[in-house]
Amino acid sequence: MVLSERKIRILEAIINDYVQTAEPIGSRTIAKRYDLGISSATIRNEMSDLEEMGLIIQPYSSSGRVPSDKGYRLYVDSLMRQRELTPDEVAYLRKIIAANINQVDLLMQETARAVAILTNCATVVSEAPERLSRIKHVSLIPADGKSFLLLLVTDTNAVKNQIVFVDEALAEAELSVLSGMMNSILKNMTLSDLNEDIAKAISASVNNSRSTRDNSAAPSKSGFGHNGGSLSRYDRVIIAALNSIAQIIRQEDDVQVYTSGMRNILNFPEFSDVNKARAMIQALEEKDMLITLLGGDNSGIVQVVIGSENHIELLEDCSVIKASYQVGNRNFGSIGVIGPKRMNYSQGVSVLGGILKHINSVIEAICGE
Amino acid sequence: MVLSERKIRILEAIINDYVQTAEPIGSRTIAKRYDLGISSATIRNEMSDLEEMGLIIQPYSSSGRVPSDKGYRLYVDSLMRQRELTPDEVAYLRKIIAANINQVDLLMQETARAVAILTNCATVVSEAPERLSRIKHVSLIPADGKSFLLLLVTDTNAVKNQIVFVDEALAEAELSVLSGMMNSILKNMTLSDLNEDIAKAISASVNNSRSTRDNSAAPSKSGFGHNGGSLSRYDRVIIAALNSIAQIIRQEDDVQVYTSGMRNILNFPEFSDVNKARAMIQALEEKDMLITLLGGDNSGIVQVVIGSENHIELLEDCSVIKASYQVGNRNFGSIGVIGPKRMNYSQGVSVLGGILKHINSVIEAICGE
DNA sequence: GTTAGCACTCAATAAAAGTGAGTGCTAACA
DNA sequence: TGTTAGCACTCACTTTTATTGAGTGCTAAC
Repeated sequence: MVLSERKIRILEAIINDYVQTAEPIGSRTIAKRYDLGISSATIRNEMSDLEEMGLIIQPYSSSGRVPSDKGYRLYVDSLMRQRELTPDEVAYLRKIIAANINQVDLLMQETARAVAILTNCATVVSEAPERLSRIKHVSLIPADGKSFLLLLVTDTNAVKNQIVFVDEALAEAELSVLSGMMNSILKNMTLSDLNEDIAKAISASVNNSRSTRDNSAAPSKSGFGHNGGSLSRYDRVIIAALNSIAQIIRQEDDVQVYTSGMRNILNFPEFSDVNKARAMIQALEEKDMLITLLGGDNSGIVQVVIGSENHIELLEDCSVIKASYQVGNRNFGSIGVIGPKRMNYSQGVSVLGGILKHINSVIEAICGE
Repeated sequence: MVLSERKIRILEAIINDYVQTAEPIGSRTIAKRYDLGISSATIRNEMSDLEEMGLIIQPYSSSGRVPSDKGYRLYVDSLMRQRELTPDEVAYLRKIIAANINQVDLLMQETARAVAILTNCATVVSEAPERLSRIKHVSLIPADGKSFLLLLVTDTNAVKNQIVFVDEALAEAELSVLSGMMNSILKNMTLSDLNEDIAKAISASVNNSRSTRDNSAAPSKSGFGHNGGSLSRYDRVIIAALNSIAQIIRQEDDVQVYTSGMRNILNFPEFSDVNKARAMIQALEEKDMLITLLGGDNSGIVQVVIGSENHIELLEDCSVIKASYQVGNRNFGSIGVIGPKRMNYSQGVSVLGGILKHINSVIEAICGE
């Protein structure tokens, strides 16, 4: 059966109205509300065809029609008009971005919050798992007692810290020197390369380079030169630090996920059933699920996932609009807008597209890439 | 009217049953379920008295009774039995704490999650606003272009970072020296003392101390000694850095708040009305509100706030059990269990008390205080 | 002071009736 | 052949009415 222009118009009308009212749309409503120049009876015939094609669904006999997943898909792929952001929206987004320009984490959280407000949906942001890609800086900072604080800064300016316990107390000066050594060696390394073999190799290389670096690093500080057993001591510290770094990597849970606008979900009548609402809230609280949801193909464009296209049962009645904060070929994280299948796709796509456009320029400015 | 032993027993029975069933409790139910040795008619008379005293309420004429806020208060303050944690609960909590021993942030988040699971309520943790109390370490780390990363470590090992933009590019060695200078001066300072006047004083003191420190700090590093215009350049960097630190303080929003177990809320029949549920979710998403909620008297003991005792309208039907992660007289943050007024206070108090006991020892171990 | 008995209240549930938006089908029309 | 008016039918939703039952307050007797 051929999808005539008229059928498309009718499908569009159904989706438009359904997005607004959440009620099944009947032929008479369309005849009245849209000036298609045909009677309700004709529309009825066309609707019958659209249903046969699987684009709309009748929830029960003699009810109006509701778009099917396939119908939404057709709409999103071919029918949906590109919506421009309103000046208000642009101004609002720019304000949020400008206010959080120096902190990527906060930037992502706050933009997600802004998107939730603009779209009236829930939003989720996740840091990309590959976020800790290169070591920019390592610091060992004295803590009280037999421990120090390991600081790890990545090239995206993400900061991770961990307490490392050692056998003996270390003086600040000692740690300072060790910091310098580790810093120059680990700099620009890819964290995921730091497997055990390489850790050993580094430890060895540190030992070798010690003699050549000794004279340049704080030669006159106390407690360093005259400590005979210091060699293996430092080795132990270095190994402990490297282990901690490795541990940070292994902690894949380390990917932070932030959620905003959950309350919006409860405004949609499709979630006025508490069980539905609970399923949704539960899904939004499960980190792993959200990471799966936001993952997948991250080609940097805005994607729409409709209904059961995402393979998460709890979210089969939801659609997701997602995109990744991408600069060059680096993935900083992902953002997703989650709402009922009836959500305003056009607005969601344009808001997400708009925010990425602005944010990309901001991230580029920060990282100078 | 005197609150006889028998009245207390009846009140207790009502609260017990109501906590379990969420249904108003009638005299006949109590007579049957509790062996008080009196008939339902007598219980009815006593209940009438209890209502007169404001301890219980009749939702509508001829319905059973429900505890009032005052009734809960009496129960919590005087009647409630101290419940010991079960071995399972202790083991579970210990596991969570042990797994997150090195990161205070994560520790708080994960224990909150654990508490949510154990109590079937929502939980909230907030870092204490006074968390950034003393500077332990400041680092200026090179970033790309005309910017550097300001790293701030506090004595609780919290790490804050911010990009600072400056006029000219700075070499790593220069920043390293500046780091050292700032480090020794700012060390142990209270951030809240860092108002503008003091910032200026510090800047001056840095300028003064430059000449006396020159010989001890990396004397042979390149690009430092022979740079004639360096004085005011560094001053500008220092001022920028101090401004950034001040900015971090001003950002009171910087207090992170994490929420867990929202889904549990929807299991309570009192929230099966979507409007109630929405109010709750909304409250749980509003950072400021949660901070207010967890704030107040933080004397380190477990506190119970019943119904409208918290002055947040959205949460007037909820109770909160809260406590702060306190070590010595330092406040690391707060944790709160939020549920319906009908929540299991006894369990909540014991779980929170238990977790604080274990966590306190852990935090003490980390900070050596 | 305690209790059995009784009339009364009122939410909650169930059954019945009515409403209305919507359909499919048929026959007439351009 | 496509379009339309007309009509009978469907079915969720709303309203109405009746029924049930847990619970109360009051009174009189123990």
